[in-house]
Amino acid sequence: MKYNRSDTILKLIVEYFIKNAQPVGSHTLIDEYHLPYSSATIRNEMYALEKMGLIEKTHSSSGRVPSSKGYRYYCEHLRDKNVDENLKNSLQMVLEQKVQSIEEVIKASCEILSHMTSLVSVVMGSDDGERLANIQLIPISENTITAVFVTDKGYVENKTFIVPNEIKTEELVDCVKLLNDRLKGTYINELVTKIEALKPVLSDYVVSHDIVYQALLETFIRFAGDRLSLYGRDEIFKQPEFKNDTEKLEKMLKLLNDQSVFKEVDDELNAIDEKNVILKIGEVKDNPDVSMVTAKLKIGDSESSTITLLGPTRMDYDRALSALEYIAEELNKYFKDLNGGNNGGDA
Amino acid sequence: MKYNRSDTILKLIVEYFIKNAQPVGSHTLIDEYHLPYSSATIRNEMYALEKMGLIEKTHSSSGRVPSSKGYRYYCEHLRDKNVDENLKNSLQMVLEQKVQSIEEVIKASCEILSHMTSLVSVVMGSDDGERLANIQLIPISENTITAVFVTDKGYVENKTFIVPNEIKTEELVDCVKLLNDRLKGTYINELVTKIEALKPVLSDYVVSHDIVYQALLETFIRFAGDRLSLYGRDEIFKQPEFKNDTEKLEKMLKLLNDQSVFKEVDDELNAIDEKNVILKIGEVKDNPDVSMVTAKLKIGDSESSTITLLGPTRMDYDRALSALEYIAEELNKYFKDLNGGNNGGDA
DNA sequence: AGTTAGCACTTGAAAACTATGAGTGCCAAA
DNA sequence: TTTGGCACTCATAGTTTTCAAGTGCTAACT
Repeated sequence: MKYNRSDTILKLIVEYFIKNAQPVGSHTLIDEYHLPYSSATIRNEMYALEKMGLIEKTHSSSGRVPSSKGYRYYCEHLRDKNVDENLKNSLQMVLEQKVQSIEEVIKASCEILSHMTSLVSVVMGSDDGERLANIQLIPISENTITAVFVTDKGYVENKTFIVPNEIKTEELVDCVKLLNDRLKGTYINELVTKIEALKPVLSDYVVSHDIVYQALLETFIRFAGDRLSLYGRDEIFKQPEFKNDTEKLEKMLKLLNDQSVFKEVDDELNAIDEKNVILKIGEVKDNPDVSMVTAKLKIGDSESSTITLLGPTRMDYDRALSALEYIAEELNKYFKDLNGGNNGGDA
Repeated sequence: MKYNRSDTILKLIVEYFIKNAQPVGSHTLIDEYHLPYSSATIRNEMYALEKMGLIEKTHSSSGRVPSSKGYRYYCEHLRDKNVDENLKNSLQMVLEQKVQSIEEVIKASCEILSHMTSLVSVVMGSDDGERLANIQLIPISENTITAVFVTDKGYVENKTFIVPNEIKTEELVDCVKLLNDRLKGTYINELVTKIEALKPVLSDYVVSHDIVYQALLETFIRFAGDRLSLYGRDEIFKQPEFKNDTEKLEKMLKLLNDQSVFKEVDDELNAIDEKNVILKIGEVKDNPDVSMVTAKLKIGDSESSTITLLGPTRMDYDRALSALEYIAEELNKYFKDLNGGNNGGDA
């Protein structure tokens, strides 16, 4: 594709800076890309680009650096959009494997994604509208019981309790039956209320009803909210901006454990239906050094999962966007196919 | 307790350096602690301590810094061993709570530990001699099934599979029964062999036996080994040695995810029975900047769990050791009491 | 014999200074 | 509209200087 001179120069500035992490001067640009213009001409164009807010100077006589706006313009109009063949091949190899769990497919895909882009991948599964699907109480020794809770999105939470008295197996079976009958299908944010109402009934079924009640209460109060899985965390250490600045590194690492970051983007994605990818450039929680690219992930019935690439503001947006879009699309196709086109509805 | 002059000086050097992260000179020592000796005397003593390998110089005219040997001598002979009252109170508050899961007790304890010492806490549960206790297959939508595996140490692993055909509930019940009958009690490192032998039997019970077989195989091949839980990871960022040096920070962060580090210490603890605490001073995976303190944790039947404090070589060993020993002892007492003194054997 | 005052010497860290070179903006000529 | 030329700017790297905090050693002191 052919761009006008101004766009060409912006494209090259962005690409040079992404590659070298160094402000770009008029002369450097000509040397590097053998442009058929004089440095003065480039300087005039740069001046114009700066006035438009697409590039900036770090100090009065420095070369130029792309601004957030510049990066965004680059992503929307100038990037090449080619998907790495290695990425395609690697992903296909993963997806061709016969029977696999969702967890393994996601893990393998993210590892490819991180490796190919040198960015951290984060998958978030939200608990929006999530319901309890099953409760199991499993005796694992004479006086320990592991409780397992499964939601309708396949999320599993477990706690192990030490119970002073020996509990009879039959009693346990009754208890599990009761809990499943009464609690299956309950929205997880309503669990605490539901279990409180169940308190009197419990005592009819279970001798040590008080312990069971307390245990369930504790579990439901702290039932995990949104879930994050990180992959390729160590890629951060490869980025020069974090390698030389512990402050920035610390901020970045703390972002990776902050559920709200991903939750917010997820909400944004759900609000605007036609949008499949969201770009945050130097505006992640007021952190000017970090950018992220997020795509929707449709696994089974669950609509609000996301997959995100996170890295320095000077990330390779072309690579990141192309790779992410490709993988998200392929995964969504893969999970849809496995579902046999049968969408179980949202009931 | 009264120490001889040489020991007193070593003790003060260690404590000053731990507090200030600055090499200690003869003059500083006198100023800080109002010692009744001249600087020349101190210098003579320091010279002797250096010859014994307990302290070192960073360059020919610098003050002294404790060596690994010096820290070890300090830990074994000179430290005060007083346990912070706040720590005691906080822990008691946690343990007094009525019904709690093991996970919550450990989490709360480690958070106290980390907060009080400014170090990272790591709890490892080893899979030594671990057996499968229970398998559940839970349908969560028309064509997804979540498999839940519980071991006799209360460890839970889960995978969600998308199955193309609708599976009948009764078939699933049969399958779960078969799997539990045949696999319960199997050592987890023998699961793969066991499931291979089970292949022909499966086809008699389940229509889609191939899928079930593949799914189980995949799960058992990657059945998680040792388990790590981290608490207070952000405490690292407070330590000046890591705050100013990204190299060291990176190495440290990578150690935190390296199971083998904790596995090795666990083996060491199990080899020598009378030892309850192991000190690694600047010798964690050849990393001179990191030290760790590890104690045995006895939860239920499981003997080989450990709790570790990890931080810079210049950590406050007195605080760390006192806190760790106290918490480990209290937790072991707590779990033993809850068990009613009834040790369920190793069957 | 152990302790101390005194002194010459060493060194890293910080401050002050000095290039250097990659960059800009602007103007006048092509 | 483009370009060569030029004066000016500023961060970075390198050098030098200064300084404070140390040491080791020796001779005198208790």
